[in-house]
Amino acid sequence: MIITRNTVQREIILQTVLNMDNHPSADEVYEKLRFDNPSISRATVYRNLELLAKQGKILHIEMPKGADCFDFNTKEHYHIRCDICRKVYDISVSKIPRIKYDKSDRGGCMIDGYNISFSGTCPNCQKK
Amino acid sequence: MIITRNTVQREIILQTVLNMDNHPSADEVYEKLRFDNPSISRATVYRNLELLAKQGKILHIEMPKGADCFDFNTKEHYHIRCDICRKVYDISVSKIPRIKYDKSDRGGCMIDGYNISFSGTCPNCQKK
DNA sequence: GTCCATGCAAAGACTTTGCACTGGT
DNA sequence: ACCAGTGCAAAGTCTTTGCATGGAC
Repeated sequence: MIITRNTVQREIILQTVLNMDNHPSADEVYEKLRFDNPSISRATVYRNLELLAKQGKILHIEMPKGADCFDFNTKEHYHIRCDICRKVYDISVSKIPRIKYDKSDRGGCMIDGYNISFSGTCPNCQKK
Repeated sequence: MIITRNTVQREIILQTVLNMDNHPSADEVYEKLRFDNPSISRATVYRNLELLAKQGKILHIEMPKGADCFDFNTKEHYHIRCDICRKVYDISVSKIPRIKYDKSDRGGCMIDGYNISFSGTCPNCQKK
């Protein structure tokens, strides 16, 4: 268990993510909450997003190309990054079977988990 | 088809990757070839690695956390990034079934492909 | 001669960190 | 009072880009 104090900043950051439905990057969260809370610093946003994700309150999405982003939806689902605009979207692929693997790989690595991410073109960028 | 000229730089960069078996990042390729070819610039290395990957001569590995890296082995295989040292290793997971998806997702995205990447701890970092 | 490619340095995108101060407990 | 958390700015990591020059064809 991680010992944390309740700070207003942390709560504001959490609520901001919970109210964004577009997989915001840390910077996008920062820009959003800055309007009403100009004194919260970018570093605090980065630090708290990481913490909140560790606590399981939000989802930390890590994908190749472009910034990490965050999701209020913590249920398992899959994402696609648009090759044009780099934004991240939910994707509705019919059930993906769990990949089986030995925790200790023949190469000597200890495997913790894996990540599946899609790439393609989002609706907006298709129009262009 | 991409029109390209044959430059010594490009050939040196290709040969350097083909002679490295550790999934080097662009910077690691640069540092390696710099020893014998101090006049080749970092930008040229980045540009050519991308081009060579597009031509299918090497594999461009894109994973969350840390630099992209490159692989002389262009056959399909899977990679793991060590959470400690951030290095990338091959992994020998028994056959992973191909994921089925519709090219056009319900959300409106056009899906080009997907990527599976593992995370864990490499042999070296386990010792510590 | 054309124009792709290079070298260089600067800028850019994203994130982390050091440090003094603040505020939750 | 203690120390986790904050704000700020600087630094760090990885990569791209603008531009003048160079070299493949």
